[in-house]
Amino acid sequence: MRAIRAAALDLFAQKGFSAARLEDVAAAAGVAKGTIYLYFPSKQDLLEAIVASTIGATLTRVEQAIAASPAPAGELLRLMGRAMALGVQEPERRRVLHLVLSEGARFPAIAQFYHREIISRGVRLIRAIIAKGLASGEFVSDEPARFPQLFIAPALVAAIWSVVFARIEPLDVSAMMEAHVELLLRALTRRTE
Amino acid sequence: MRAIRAAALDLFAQKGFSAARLEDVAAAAGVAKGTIYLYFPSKQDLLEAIVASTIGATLTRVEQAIAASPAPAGELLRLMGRAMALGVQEPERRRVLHLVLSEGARFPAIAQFYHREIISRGVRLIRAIIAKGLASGEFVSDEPARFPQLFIAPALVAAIWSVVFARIEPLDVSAMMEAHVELLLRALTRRTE
Amino acid sequence: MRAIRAAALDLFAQKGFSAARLEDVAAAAGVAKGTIYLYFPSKQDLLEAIVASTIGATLTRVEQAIAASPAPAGELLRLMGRAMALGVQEPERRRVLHLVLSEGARFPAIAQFYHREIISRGVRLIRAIIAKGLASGEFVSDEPARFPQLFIAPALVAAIWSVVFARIEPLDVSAMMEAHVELLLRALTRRTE
Amino acid sequence: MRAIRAAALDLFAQKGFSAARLEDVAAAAGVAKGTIYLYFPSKQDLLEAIVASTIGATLTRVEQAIAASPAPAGELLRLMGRAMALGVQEPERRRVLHLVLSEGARFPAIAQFYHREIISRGVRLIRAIIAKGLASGEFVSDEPARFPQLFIAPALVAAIWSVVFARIEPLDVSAMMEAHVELLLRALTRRTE
DNA sequence: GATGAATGAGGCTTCATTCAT
DNA sequence: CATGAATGAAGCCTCATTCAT
Repeated sequence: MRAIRAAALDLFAQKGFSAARLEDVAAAAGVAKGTIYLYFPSKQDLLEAIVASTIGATLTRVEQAIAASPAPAGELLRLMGRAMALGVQEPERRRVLHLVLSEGARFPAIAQFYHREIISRGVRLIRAIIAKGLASGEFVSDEPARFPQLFIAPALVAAIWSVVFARIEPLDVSAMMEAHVELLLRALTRRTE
Repeated sequence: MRAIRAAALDLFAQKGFSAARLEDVAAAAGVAKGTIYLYFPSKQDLLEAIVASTIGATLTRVEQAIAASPAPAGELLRLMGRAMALGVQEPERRRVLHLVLSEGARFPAIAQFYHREIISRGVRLIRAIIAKGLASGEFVSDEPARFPQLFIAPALVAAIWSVVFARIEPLDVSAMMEAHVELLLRALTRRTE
Repeated sequence: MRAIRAAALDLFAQKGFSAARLEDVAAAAGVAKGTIYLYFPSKQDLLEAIVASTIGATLTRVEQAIAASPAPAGELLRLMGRAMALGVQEPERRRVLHLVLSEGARFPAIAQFYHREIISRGVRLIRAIIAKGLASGEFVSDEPARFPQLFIAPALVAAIWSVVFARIEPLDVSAMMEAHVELLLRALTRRTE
Repeated sequence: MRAIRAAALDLFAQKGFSAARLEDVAAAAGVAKGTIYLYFPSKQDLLEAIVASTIGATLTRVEQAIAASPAPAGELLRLMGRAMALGVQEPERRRVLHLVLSEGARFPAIAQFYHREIISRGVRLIRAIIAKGLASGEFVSDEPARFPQLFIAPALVAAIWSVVFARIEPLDVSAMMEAHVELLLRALTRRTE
C-alpha cells in the first residue's frame, strides 16, 4: 500500500495525473494491476490518498521547536527558512507539492487537504513568529503577517523551478532561501524613520 | 486559429493538458474536430502553439518604460511590481503561466520558450533596476540581483494561488504585491550599520 | 482527368485502394482535392474509371496481327507469349493488373470489366490459335484450349511476382515467358504414341 | 488468440487489410476490441502474425513423401501437382496466399516470410524432382528447373482466380492442375530429335 | 471550371476498471 | 489477499466528401 502510493506519486509527478497509467504504477510498485483496487477505489482516490498521506511530520517538529524555543523571532524565521529550504528539496515532498499545485484546481479535495494540513499550518507559524517579534519590539513591520504568502513564496517557487526550469537554469535553493530570509529580516527590523 | 488557441487554453487550464478533450476544444472554438488539425499537427503542437503565442507585449512596454524612465530605481521596482500584479491577474496570462508551471516538466519546449521569452526577460529587467539603484547609491544590497526569483516569486505564487487555493482562501494579489515591493525596498535601501 | 487517373493508379497500386489518400492523388496530379470530384463522383468511381480506361489497345493489335497472319499456330503462340511478356512488364499495365487482382474481389465492377475486356479476349485468342493448330494438324493436344489459364498463368504470376517478390528474388520475365512457350509447344506438337 | 487470427484472416481477405475494421475482427472472434491488443501490438502486427502462423505443415509432409518415394520423377510431379491443387483450394491457405499477393508489396515482412517459408520451399522441391528426372534420363529438359515459377504459376493463378473471377467464370482447379502437369510431363519427357 | 478550408463520421488504440481464478 | 486477462468507453487523429468563393 505504501509502495503503491510511492510508485503512484512518482508516476503522477512524472507524467501528470491523467497521463500516468495505473499499469505502470502497479509495475513500479511490484504488484498486479488489480491489487491497486484492493486498497484504492479509483485512480482519483489514489491521488487523494497520496496527498492525504503527507502528514507533515517535519512541520510538526518545526512547530514544536519554535513553540519551545526561547530564541528571538529573527532566529526563528531563519530556522523556518532553512526548514522550508530542506522541505522543498526533499524529492517526495517536492513531488507532492508540485502535484498539488498542478492538479489542485481540478481536485478540490487535494487542494483543500494540502491547504489545511500544510499551507495553513505554515501560515500560522509565520504569523506566530511575526507576532512574537512585534511583541518583543524586534520587528517593526507586520506585512508578512498580513501576507504570509510573501514568506512562503520563494519556497514554492523553488520547488516549481526545480521541476520546470532547473534544466534550463539551475537554482541554488538553500542560498536563495537564505538570501530571502536575510532580506526580509532587514526589512522587518528596520526602523521606519 | 486564434479561436482554437483560446478555447484550448481555456480547456487545458481547466482540465489539464492530458484530460482536456480536443472535441470540447473544437466545440468551444465553434469549429469541427478535424478543423483543429488543419492548423495544429497534434494536440501537443497545439499546446506549444498556445504558449508560443504568448508574445509578452506588456513586458515589452514595461521594458521600454523602464529603459526610458528617469525615475529612481525604487520607483521602477514599484512600477514593475504593479505590472506583474496586473499581469498575473489577467486571466489569459494567468492560465498560460499555470499551464507552463504544471506541464513544463513534461514538455520541455514550452518550459524553454516561456523561460526565454518571459522569465528571463523579467529577470533581466530586475537586474537592470537593481544595478541602477546600486550605481546611484539608492540601494545597498544586491541579493535580488543574485536571486531575481525572489522578486518574481510572489507574482508566480499569486497566479498559482488564484488557481488552486483562491476558493479556500482568497488573496488580494495587488495588495500583496504592493506589500512585497515595499518590504523589499525597505530592505534594499537600509543602511547596514 | 487523365492526370488524375494516372496519379490515382500510382497511389492505389502503391498504398492499396483503401490506404491511398485522395489528397495525395490530387497533389500528384497537380490539382486540388475538390477537382477530383468534378470528374469522379467518389473514390470508388475513380478506381473503376482507372480500370475502365484500360482499353487494351495492344491486345487489339495482337488480335488483328494474329487474325491476319498466315504463320503457323506455333509461331502465333510465340508472338502472343512475347506480347504478354511485354504487356506485364509495362508499368501501367502491370499496376492495373495487380490492382484488379488485389481489389477485384471487393469491387465486382472492376473484376467484371477486366475479365470482359482483357482476360476473356486473351482467352479467345488462345483458343483460336489452338483451334488453328489442331485444324492444321500442327498441334496434337487441346488442353490449353480447355484451360487457357494455363497459357496466361505465367504472365499473371510474372506481374505479381514483380510487384511482391522481385526485391527478394528477381525474375527475368521475358526469358521465363519464352521458356514457357517453348515447353508448351513441345507438349502440343508431340505425337502421343 | 487463434480465434482472433482466424477472424482477422477472414476479414482481411474479405475487405482488404486497410478496409477491414478491427472492431469487426473482435466481434467475429467473440472478444472485445481491446482484447486484440493483449496479443498483437497493432493491426499490422496482427497481419504479420497471421502470415507467420502459416507453418506449411502440408508442405513438410509433401517434402518428406517426395524425399522418401522411390517413384519416378514424373509420378512425383503428379503428386506435387495434386498437393498444390488441394493446397490452393483449402480456404485458409487460399486466403493467406491472396493476402500475401495483395498486400506483400506494402508489407515486406509478410512477403519475405511467405517467400522463405512457402515459395522457396516449393521451388526447392520442384528443382529436386527435375534434377532426379534428369539424372535418371526420364526428363530431357530443364526449363522448369530454371523457372520453377512455371510449375507453380497455375496454382497461384487458380487461387487468385477463385477469389477474383470465380463468380464470373468458375474454374475447375483440380482438372486444370492435372492438365497442367500432364502437358508439362509431355514436354519434359519428349525426345528432342 | 477550380479551389481548398471545413466537416464529422469512423478508425486505431489506450486504459481505468472488473472479476473469475 | 493477489492476480492479470478481459472489457468497452472514450480519445486522438484521418480522410472522403462538401461547398462557398
